[in-house]
Amino acid sequence: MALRLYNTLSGKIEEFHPLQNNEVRMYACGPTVYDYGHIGNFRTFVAVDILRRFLLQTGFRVRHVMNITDVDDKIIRNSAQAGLSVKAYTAKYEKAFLEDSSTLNIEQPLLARATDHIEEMARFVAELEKKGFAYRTEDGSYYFRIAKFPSYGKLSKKDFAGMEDGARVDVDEYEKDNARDFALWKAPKPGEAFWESPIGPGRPGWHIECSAMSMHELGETFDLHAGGEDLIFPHHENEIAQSEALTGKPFVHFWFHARFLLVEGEKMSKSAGNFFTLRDLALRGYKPSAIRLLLASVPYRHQLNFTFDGLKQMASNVEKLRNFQLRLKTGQFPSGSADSKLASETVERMTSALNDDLNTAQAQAAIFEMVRKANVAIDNGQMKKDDVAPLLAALEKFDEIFAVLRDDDAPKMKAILEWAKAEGREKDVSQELLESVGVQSLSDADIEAKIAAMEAARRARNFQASDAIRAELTSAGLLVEITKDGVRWRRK
RNA sequence: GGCGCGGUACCCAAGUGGUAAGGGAGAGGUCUGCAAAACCUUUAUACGUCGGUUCGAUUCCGACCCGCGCCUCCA
Repeated sequence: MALRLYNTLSGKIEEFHPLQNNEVRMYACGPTVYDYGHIGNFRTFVAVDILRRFLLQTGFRVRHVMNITDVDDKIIRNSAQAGLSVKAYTAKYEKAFLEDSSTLNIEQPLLARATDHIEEMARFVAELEKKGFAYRTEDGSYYFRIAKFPSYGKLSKKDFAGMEDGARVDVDEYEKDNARDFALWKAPKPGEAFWESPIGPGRPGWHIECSAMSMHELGETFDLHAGGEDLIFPHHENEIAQSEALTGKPFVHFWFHARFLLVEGEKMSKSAGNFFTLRDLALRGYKPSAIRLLLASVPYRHQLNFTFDGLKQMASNVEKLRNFQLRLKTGQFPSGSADSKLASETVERMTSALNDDLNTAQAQAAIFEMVRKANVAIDNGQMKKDDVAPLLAALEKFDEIFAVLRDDDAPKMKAILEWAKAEGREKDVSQELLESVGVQSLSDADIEAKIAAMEAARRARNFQASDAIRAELTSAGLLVEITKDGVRWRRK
């Protein structure tokens, strides 16, 4: 069965096949590094990560490039205000973005920084001018002439045929031939940062960087281009226009767009007070694994309502999966096999759910059903030794996509705690975060020693002593379970 | 105004032309020295409202109400 994906360009779900051999060449619009990434940004990046991971799991090789926009109007403005160079200003937020991505177990694509490719962008613009698709204005800026590109609007399904010229001309863009013409290259205004180039001093327009860098890394026509839904217009529409004007070839086969999320049922905005960065949530004590699972739990084309209640639910889900994995790994089971089909059927269900336009909700339903059935088998003594490995493998298969099983929340939260201290944000640190991090102060050896003491007390039927040790470990953030196979523990 | 998406139980959320996945939460129970974990039972005569097509619609069509997105370099 092949992967079926919604393609914004055709407006339909289509079978996805790479253009060349077995390699998928994909480009994802990355962050503009002028501030910390918020939870909406990361919904998109997690969606792309899931796509990437599933393509890999399916057996494709993936060449995945993502841009870092480290020059734009906002950056120039903010860095000037901060009294920093553009480079120094963006470096901080680029680093934060990469850290946050890794906190969410987002696999890192090949990165392409806009400021490392200024030369190519200038050449791109010069070439467009030569072909008559671009014109220079008096101040030295360059614009794309959309009247020369008849299929303009094909991605966003907009009809510009009857568009009035100059209907809404911005004050500082009075030189454009048509209000819809967009900037390819911006001449510097006094005091602004700029780059020297063959087409004169200035800085690239926003859209040109993605066209120039994606074609540079992936070729003139490649498989898939991803981003948030807001980028459909104008950003991706403009990329298509520039790129296809330059090459005369189709730019991208599949356009993949992730839907925006809501926060507590409302559009996220700073003024509504529901604007959260990833770090804000961590400071409140929410674990990265729960955040990732929530972001991944609703299929990417659906609006996701991001709530704190949902976050708590997802934390329970993560616990349930990790508990189950631990139960399988530590349990003693009689030899033989009782049920050879549960694991394989689950894998099949997950795969076909993901093949169906990445239906992550159904994939999760499949794994939870497996967990319940297997738990029943364990409870009833029906679980056999040979059934364990396939079930663990099915969990791993799930985790190759969702990446929430590994118990690595505590060190990540510790890093965020340290960041908060360095940034003077101690007042935002919650009790929950401190507790999560507190587990770190106990080494495995410490814990094992305490567990041993607890077991000894239990054998002596000194329950008061054993309960005291257990209470201590529990309050340090451990899950401690007494089972017939002995005491089992893990960090929560 | 133009184009597009969605409204499913207490909450989150799949899905189908023939009568509703999964998770969380609540209640009761099993197990247990007590816990924890796990499991069982239970919680939508019903899928925004009103019409239509159909033997039959939550699923198709139309209207309306509500939420959301793009049309302004916000993922």
